[in-house]
Amino acid sequence: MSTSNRSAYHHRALRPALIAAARALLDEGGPEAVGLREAARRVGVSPTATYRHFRDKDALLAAVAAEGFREFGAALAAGQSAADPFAGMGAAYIDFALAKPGMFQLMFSPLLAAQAADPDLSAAADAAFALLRKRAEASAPGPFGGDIEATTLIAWSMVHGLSRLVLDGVLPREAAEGFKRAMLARPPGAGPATA
Amino acid sequence: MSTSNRSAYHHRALRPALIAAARALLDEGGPEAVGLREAARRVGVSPTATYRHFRDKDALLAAVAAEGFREFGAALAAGQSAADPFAGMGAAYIDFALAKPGMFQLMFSPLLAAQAADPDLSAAADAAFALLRKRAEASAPGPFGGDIEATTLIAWSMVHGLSRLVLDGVLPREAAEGFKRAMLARPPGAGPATA
DNA sequence: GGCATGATGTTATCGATGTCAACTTCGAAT
DNA sequence: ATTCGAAGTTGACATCGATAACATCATGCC
Repeated sequence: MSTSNRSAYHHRALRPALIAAARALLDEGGPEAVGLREAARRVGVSPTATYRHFRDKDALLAAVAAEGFREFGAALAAGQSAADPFAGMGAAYIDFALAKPGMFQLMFSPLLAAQAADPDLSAAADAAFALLRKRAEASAPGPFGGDIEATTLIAWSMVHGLSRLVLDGVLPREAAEGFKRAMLARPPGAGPATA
Repeated sequence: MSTSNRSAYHHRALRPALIAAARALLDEGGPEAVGLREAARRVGVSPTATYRHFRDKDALLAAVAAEGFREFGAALAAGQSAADPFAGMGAAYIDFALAKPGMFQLMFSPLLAAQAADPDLSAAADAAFALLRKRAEASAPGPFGGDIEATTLIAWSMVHGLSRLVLDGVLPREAAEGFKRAMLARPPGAGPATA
């Protein structure tokens, strides 16, 4: 009971508790719904207590996003072990976005680009992105031509674009299924389905 | 001087003026920087005057976004008249996003999906999206296979994903140039660059 | 032409948010 | 045991979106 016998004044694990609370808000109502005061309220602490652990609201969001990027990387790595590693990773990308829409939106929020100074966040993000590039490397020349750079760019753009279009409500969720099927129908190295 | 000899009490053109002000804010600081009060302040009117013309803040944003979608449609149509209409439209898509980042982000904000009840907004958005589909139709079977649905989905996802990755600061702006070049190198109907 | 009436703006206010400054409490090292 | 810094608290401020009640003007009707 190291967490429960706290002295009611000193929480002793406020930082992770705030991150968890912020994350719950994120899951419930998207990035807009995350608030410093509300997170503090849920943890049972005064609003300003948060400033002992985070410089400001954005720093809290950055911590949440860093967690997200770590899970994202794990999901991508897992998807890679499918029969078709290239399509498997793409499907994992899309599945992650649809399964954790709030987190995905936060992770790719322009707000987070401004938070690039946070080493924890950039490390987690870079690690996840490195997986994408590595996969493109291993699969190049892929279905889009020989250049590794181009393969990464195009494949990444495709899965990312589809994810966002669905999340933003432009395309229906079914579109994701059709997309994943199309990916599987065109294994890396295969030409266009001319027949 | 029909606009300047207003009676200082009745503005007589508040609605378009507020839209213009909101748009200026959007260009300056992105969607987050748009505020009802600030827009009213710039127009020289009291904050609550806005509620005579917009149900709430989201309605104002929807009006701005509708304008954006009309310009977006015009840009896409113009791009279509390039030597390669398919790649031309794709380039126009990306160029619009990079030229008007705040507007683009607003247009594809999940906030706007919730505002789908606005007929002006949905009409403008649908018109722009119809252009994409029509182009895919005219170019199918394109570089990705015969299905029109799939061609639309894949091409749209590609240009949209790249645009967002650049806007969100994940990819450098130069990536857009390389991307557009790759599009041109693979005209519709062409197979993969196996050589 | 004078006047009622509705559209358009205003003032006052509310609840909520992020943030700062000053104060309090507690745990641990000397 | 005392002290000292870390962790939380109270109180306050500026700002925001939104509502209610009031003021002003422009216009159509007689």
